[in-house]
Amino acid sequence: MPTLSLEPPVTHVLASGPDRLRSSAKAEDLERHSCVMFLRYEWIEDSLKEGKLMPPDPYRLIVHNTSIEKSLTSSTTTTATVAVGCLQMLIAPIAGPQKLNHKGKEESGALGEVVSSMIGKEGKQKKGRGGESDSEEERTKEEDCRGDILTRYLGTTAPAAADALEPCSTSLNTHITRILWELHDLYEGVLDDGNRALIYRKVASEIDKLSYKVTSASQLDKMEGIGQSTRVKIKEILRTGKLEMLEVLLANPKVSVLQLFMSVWGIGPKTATEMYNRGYRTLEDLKRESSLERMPRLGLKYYADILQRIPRVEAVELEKVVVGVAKELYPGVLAQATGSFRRGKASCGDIDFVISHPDGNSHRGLLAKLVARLTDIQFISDGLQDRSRGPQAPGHYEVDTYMGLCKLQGARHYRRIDIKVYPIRAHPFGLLHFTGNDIFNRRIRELAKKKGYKLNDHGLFPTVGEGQNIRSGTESIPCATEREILEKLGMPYLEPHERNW
DNA sequence: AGGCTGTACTG
DNA sequence: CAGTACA
DNA sequence: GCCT
Repeated sequence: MPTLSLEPPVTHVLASGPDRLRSSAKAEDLERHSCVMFLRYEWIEDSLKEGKLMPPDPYRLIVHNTSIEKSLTSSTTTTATVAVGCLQMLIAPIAGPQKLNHKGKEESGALGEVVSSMIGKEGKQKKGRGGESDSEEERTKEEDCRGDILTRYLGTTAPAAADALEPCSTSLNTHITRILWELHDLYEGVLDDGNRALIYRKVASEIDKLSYKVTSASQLDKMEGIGQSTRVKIKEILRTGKLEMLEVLLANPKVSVLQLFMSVWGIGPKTATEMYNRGYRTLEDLKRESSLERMPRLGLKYYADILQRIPRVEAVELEKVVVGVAKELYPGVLAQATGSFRRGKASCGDIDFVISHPDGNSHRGLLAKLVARLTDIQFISDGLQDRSRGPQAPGHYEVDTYMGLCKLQGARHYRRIDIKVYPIRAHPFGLLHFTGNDIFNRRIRELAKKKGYKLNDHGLFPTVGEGQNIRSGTESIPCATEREILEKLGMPYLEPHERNW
């Protein structure tokens, strides 16, 4: 992998978020011992805007895991003073957008994103789910597609250089995991196989955690979740430093286009492929397509903003606005930001709110009023859901959802915001669900299933009946807190920051 | 061979 | 229903 | 692609 020199004349390393730096003992040392500062990219934006170098402390990225919030809000530290006369951005080689997508919604924040946005390329941000196959014709079976792609592209054309961006990882094994993470991204995206993506995610993250450098595949023998196929790939990586299959995939221009399209909010593998087949190749092309629905339209309209991560300091302000307005309208309301924000991340892809009211009644119609008020004060700009039919009361759950865009007064970027309103009995379940992360959720749901329950964001439902008639009861086991839910599952309580699985 | 978490909204 | 999204 |  490309090694990044942090020697002079490099003085500043800019990133959109610290998550890639977060296993950060080593990064902290780096900052202490070399004359390099790790800063949020807003530092340079502000510096350019002001025409002078801004003080670095409010923009610092190096934080201690145990005191993320404190570190980020503190502006009084005066640690390293560096030579700032020569502003040298650290720009790693970028071969194309597909090289930048090492980031999930919240695992992200690597340099690539920033660098790409600053040099005017289209950075990539992964979205939830996968991609369509890269095959020329549509197939009816996904299996066929994948098999086809893999055999068709394996060892055919010459690969392009695959210098992935992994500059600030503290992992000793990025020579391996860089490639596994790319496979994860591809399977979650273009290759449209979330289950396989999950395998690569798990293996990559396990290997990244190792405290030694892997030089032989046999060192991974006792690691769970590595099977024949992955082992063979790792051997090839160790032998040649690359993976032919990946090189070939990444060299395919269609892959890049599909990934670009899927980086738009509301465009998944099917739509991306459809647009590709219609001959579109750029985002500008897409804007001309009239058939696109509301979500991708807004995704395109706010494309650049949505790609930007939300620094924690800003998320704090966003939370103040929503919680403040909610309390103003409904005294006693329970309202808080959840998602990666609640898990203590130093930057978030979007901001999620879970709201309820202890009086057991006020949740009805709350969301409509709240959204109306937030729109009035010009906080909410666009709704990604059609609320014209008024608040829905889906089934007997009475959960109400809003997804949209918002902006702080005077802020630089529009931000993705989700608001969910629950009846009070479901509130702890909603909180648990929307705090995540997704892996954690899947694990506890799996556990619930094994114990004869179904867990979702409305409740914990005993499974009743047998054989063909197996189904879930309609009455949830009551739980007043997240702790109670986990206890019912036989799990110890985990603080939100301990749910970053 | 079949599971892999579970749900809501849109058109 | 298929597609996309949310954690 | 791994696990059962």
